[in-house]
Amino acid sequence: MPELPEVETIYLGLKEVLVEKTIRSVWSDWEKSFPYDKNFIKENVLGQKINLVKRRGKSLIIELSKNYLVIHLKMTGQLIYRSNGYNFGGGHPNDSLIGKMPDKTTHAIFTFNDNSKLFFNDQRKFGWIKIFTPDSIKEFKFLNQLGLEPLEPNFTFLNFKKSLLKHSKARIKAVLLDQTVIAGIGNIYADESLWMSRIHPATLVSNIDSQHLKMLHSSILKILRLSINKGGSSDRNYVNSSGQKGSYLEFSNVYKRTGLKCKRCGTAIIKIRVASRGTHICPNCQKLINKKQH
DNA sequence: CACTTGACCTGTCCGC
DNA sequence: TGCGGACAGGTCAAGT
Repeated sequence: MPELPEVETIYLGLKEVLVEKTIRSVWSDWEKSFPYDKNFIKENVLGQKINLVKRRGKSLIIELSKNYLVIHLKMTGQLIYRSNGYNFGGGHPNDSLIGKMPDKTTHAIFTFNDNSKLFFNDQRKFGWIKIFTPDSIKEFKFLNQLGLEPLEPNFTFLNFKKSLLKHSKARIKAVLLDQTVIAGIGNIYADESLWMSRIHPATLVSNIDSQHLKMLHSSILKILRLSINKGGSSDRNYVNSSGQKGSYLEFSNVYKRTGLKCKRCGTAIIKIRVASRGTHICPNCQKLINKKQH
């Protein structure tokens, strides 16, 4: 769902509209989405200006004049921005998926000094927006433990290999999904990059030769960049900060293509379970290598 | 240590 | 038509 390309797309949209705005009021109806405590919010959020918007892995970080907001959309979270003058509650002709804002999945609303609004929607209520001070954010374990950032210059093949080999006894798909190894890959892009590099997702890391590791590294980059160019994947309800869907899934090779032909060899794509996740593979292109251990 | 399961939630789909 | 259950998949905590 929102994985790196989707969060990157939201980030690119939000940074254009949020920076320099001041938070005038907030509303929430679900404590786990955004804290209720009025005094706490008044002291730590209201009246603060947005200095910077950043992305780290699948998280968004909003730097306020004093504090920080860290946002995780989990599976069904949305962040939708509406400028002043938008017909709140009345829908919008350019929306490809959502219309009325707020809708029944809206659990937090930020109103800015110019009357524009940011809506945090989350059908399944797994996502969250947390407030940190400059001190407390340094102790936020989740952020601290995130691994390599695929779009940063230090995502080199050598660093990639080094990080993976720390988990050489684990299955490659589980390692790709481990945010402390590489930050930002979820179920869609794990399946897609393993197909592109012809690696079976259940292969133990130690059984992948250097050539395939190299292909995996470049496949991850290619696929993440392609998806960002397509505005991400709208599997269920992902939309960008303007409420529009992404089109990557029109170009996907295995994800959600069970029963369809592999674009390389024509074999039917199958869905299996690896690392207790639904996993899509081409059974012909992605053969499980099972080296004898001795 | 790797790995699984359950929890957090709601909407959709499938079989009866 | 509706009802129960499986499933969707990001992360954490607890158990094997």
